[in-house]
Amino acid sequence: MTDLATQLAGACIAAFEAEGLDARWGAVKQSDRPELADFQCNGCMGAAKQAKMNPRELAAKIAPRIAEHEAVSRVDIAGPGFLNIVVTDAALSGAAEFVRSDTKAGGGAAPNPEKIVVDFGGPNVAKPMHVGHLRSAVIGDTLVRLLRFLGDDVTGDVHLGDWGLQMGLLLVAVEEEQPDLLYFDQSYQGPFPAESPVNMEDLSRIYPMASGRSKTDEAYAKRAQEAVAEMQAGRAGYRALLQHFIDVSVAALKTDYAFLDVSFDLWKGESDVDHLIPDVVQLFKDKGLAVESDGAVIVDIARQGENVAVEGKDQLKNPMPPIMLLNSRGGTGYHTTDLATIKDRVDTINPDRILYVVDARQAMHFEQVFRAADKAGLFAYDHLEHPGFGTVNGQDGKPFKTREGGTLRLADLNAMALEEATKKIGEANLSGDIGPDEKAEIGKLVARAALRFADLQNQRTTNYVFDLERFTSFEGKTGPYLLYAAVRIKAILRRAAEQGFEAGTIAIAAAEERKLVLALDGFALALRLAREKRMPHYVCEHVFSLAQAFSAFYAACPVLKDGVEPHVKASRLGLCEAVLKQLETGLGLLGITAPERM
RNA sequence: GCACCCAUAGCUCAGCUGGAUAGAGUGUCGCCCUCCGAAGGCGAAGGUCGCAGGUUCGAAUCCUGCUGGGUGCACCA
Repeated sequence: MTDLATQLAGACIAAFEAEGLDARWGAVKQSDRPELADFQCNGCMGAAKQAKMNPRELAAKIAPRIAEHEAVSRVDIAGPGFLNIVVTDAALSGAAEFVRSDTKAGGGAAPNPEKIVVDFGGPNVAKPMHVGHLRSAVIGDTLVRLLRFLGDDVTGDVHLGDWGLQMGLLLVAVEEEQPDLLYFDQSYQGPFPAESPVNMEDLSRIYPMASGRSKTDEAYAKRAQEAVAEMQAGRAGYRALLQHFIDVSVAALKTDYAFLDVSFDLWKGESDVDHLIPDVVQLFKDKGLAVESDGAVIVDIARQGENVAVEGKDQLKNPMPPIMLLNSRGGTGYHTTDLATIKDRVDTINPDRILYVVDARQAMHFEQVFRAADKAGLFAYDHLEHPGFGTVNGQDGKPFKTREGGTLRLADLNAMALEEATKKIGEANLSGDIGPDEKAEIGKLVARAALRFADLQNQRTTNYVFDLERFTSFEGKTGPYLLYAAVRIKAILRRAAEQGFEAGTIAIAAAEERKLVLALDGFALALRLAREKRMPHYVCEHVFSLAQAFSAFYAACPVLKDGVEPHVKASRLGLCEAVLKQLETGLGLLGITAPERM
C-alpha cells in the first residue's frame, strides 16, 4: 500500500509503456485545478512531441487504461492533452485508513537507504551561539530526523570548532589574567586539576576582548598564533586548559540546543582528530599531491580550465586556490582538520555519504576539501555534500544585528521567544485552568515551534529576513498555528473518549473531507522531495497545508455535535485520528511537539 | 577583477520532471462564535514572475546577455 499519487503513477506508467513510450511520462501529481480533478498527468504532451504523435490522440489511448484502475472514477482529457483524474470516495477512504494504520503515517521510505554522517559545522568553543547558529541547528537536526525516519542510518556530529586561533586568543588572555596557573608552567607535566579555572561567563567576557585586541595589537596576535601552534604541537598545559574550555562551552551549548530540541550522536570537535593529522599529511605527500610553498604545505586541487592566467591582468580566470595542509608555523587550519575528520569517520563509521550543514558562504571551502579528499582517495567527491543555507539578515538586507549593533545571542533569542509565547498563552487563555507548571511547559513547546518553523519554512539556500515580530506571531503560517490545529484534534478525541464515542470506518463524502484526504496523500511526496533535495521546507509546506485542510474541515464538518449521524461521527473521528497521527509525525520531523492543550 | 547564489503581490515567502486561471501568510476591506477551542473559517482586492533576447505547441521554470542585491577568493575558521 502506498499513497494514491504513487498508485496512479503506476497505472499511468503502465499505460505509457503499453504504448511503447517511456515510463517517465507517467508522472502523476495532485491537480493544479482542484475544481476539475484530484490528480493530473501531463505526460501526453511531452511523449507525443517526442514520438511525433498527436497529443490528444495519445491521451485518448492512455485515458481508458488509467480508468481501469480501481481507485479511478473518471479520467478526462482537457486542453492540449492533460489527463484529469478523479478518484472515488472509496479510494479516498482507503487512503485515509492507510494513513491511520501505517506506522509511518503514509510517509513512505527511502528507495536507497544509506549510511550518512551529518556534520553540523558546529559552533566555536568560547563563542556563544548567535542567531546564525539557529539555522545549522534546526536544519541539520531536521535532516537527521527526516533521513532516519525514511530509513537511512544517520549519525549527527556537532563538530565543534576547537582547534583554531580562537583557542590561542583564549590561552593568551587567560595567561595574562591568571599567569600563576599550573597550565602555563612548561616544566609541569600534570596531572592538572579537574576543576576549570574559568567558567562560561569568563569565556564570554574574555573572547571578545582578546579578539578585538588582536586586531590592533600585532604582538598580541602573534602570541596567540604561537600559542595555537604550541597547543597543536601538544603542549600539555595548553591541552589541559583547552579541554576545560571545551567542557565549559559544551555545557552552555547543550542548554541552548536543548531549548530547540536539537541533539547530537557525537560531540566531536576538530581537536579530536589531532592525532590523525600526521597521517593525513603523509597521505598527501605519499601520493605526490603535497608541495611546499612559502614555508607552507599546500595541495593544488584546481582542475582543467581553472587558475588560467589572463594576459595583462593580475587576476587568474576561474580561480581555485590550493588548500593548505600546514601553515608556515607548522600549524593546521580547518582544511586539514576537515580532511582528518573524514579519515576519522571512514575509520570509525565508514559512511556512504557525509553532509555538511553549514552556511553557504563556506561553499568554496567545502569544494576544496571535497576535491582534496577525492584526490587522496579518502572519500569520493560525489558522496560529499554541502547543503548550505542562506544568512539570517536584518530588515536592511544585511546580516542581522541587534539595535545596539551587536550580534543577537541564540540564548537571548530563545528567551525572547519564550517570553512572547508565555504572554500570548496568557492572553488567549483558551483552555481554562492550566496550572503554572503545565503552562511553563506549554510555553517552551510553543516558543520552540515558533522558532523552528519560522526558520525551516524558508527554502534552505536563500537568505531570509529576521523579524522577531513575525517569528513569534501566533497567526498565519507559523508553528503555533500548527500546534493549535493539533491541539484542537486532541480536544475532539479527548471529548469523544469522555462521551464514549469510538472511531470507526472512514467513509469520505463531504468536499472538505475529500480535500483533507488529498492533503494527507501528499505526505510521501513531500518527504521524498525533502530528502532528495535536503530541503526541510517541503515538510513545512506539507504540514501547513494539512493543518489548513483540517481547519477547513473542522469549520465545515461537525464531528461530535448533536445531530451528527453515528456512522458519520465514527468516520470523522477516524479521520481525525489519521490527521493527528500524520500531523504529529510531520511535526516530529521538524522537531516540534504539540502539547495536549494550550 | 574572477567565481558562486539570488531577484515572484505593499511586506515575508512557496512554486517537484517546462504545462491549464502563478499560490500561501501578512497587511487592507467585508462576512462567520445560542453550536466540537475565533491562535480559527469563508470571501474580495492586490502580479508585465528584475530587463531584453532565444529554444518550444507551451517558459516563473531551460539557454544567452544585461541591470540590481548578497557572498567568497591560501597561513582566522
